[in-house]
Amino acid sequence: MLYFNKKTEYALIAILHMAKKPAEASITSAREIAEAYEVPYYLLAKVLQQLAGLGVVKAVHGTKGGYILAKRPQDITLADMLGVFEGHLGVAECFREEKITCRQWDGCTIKSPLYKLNHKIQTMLSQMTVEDLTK
Amino acid sequence: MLYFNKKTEYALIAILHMAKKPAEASITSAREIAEAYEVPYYLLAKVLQQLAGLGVVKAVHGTKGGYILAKRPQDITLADMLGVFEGHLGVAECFREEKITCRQWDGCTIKSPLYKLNHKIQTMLSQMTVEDLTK
DNA sequence: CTTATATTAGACTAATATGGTCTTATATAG
DNA sequence: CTATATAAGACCATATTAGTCTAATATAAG
Repeated sequence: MLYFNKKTEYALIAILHMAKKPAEASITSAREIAEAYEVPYYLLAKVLQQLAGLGVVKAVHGTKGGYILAKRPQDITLADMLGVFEGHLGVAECFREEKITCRQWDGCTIKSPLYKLNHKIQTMLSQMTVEDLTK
Repeated sequence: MLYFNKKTEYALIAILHMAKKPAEASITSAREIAEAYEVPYYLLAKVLQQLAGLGVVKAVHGTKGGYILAKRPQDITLADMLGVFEGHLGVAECFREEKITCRQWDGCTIKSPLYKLNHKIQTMLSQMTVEDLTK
């Protein structure tokens, strides 16, 4: 629990890599990143596709193609990233899923107090940006 | 990610249940809790065993046996609970495991910034007690 | 002493999530 | 036309999590 999965990590690594490049060399292929950090290529490709879908990077098709950062690092929050790669956030199922299957729901005594903790963590994650990670 | 597993939830439910009882009725069997909250009995039994091992509850063997809270709710932190039921805490493998197998370790760019986030979450969890959950 | 009922400890299975791979299709620079 | 890039989705291996069961031990009470 309380850990980022590999996709999230690879996404952060990729974005940081792109953010560091000078503007004139800004196009970056999945292969370049995969080799630089020993990230499994196919998996990274998936991650970048998802980032493209989110509008965080822009894809450039074809030979010499790759990706370009489409948002400024200070506009990408950790909460955004986690929201894509980890599914809905929330310390318990009842804060994540629309349809609740939890057998404890009715008489649950921890739902409400944990909601506060959950909110605190959420706030922390939505205030932390990729730019913060570079400092 | 960022969610408590079922064992942790069941542990919190169990402790809260015991904390609410008047002192003279303080002994509580695993079965009583399992039935009150529809928690799978065998799994809850395991959880209570672990709590006993941690010294949070004291086991009373035999007929009419059960468990008694051995620590005050204000002395049991969420970090304690998570430490038992979720293994080592940490948003990334490199904050959890002794032996690092991560391929990115050497050139990793996210290790250090995530360490700070990790520390913040840890602090939050070690400051929140079971007593806080009852309020 | 016997019995009923409780915890203890461990093996075990089932279900789910995660990490990783591969294939086919499409786009485009040269 | 060809080489090389992303796009999309199927697919598999493994690890983790949730849940179950059995045998052993402890003990209150008849």
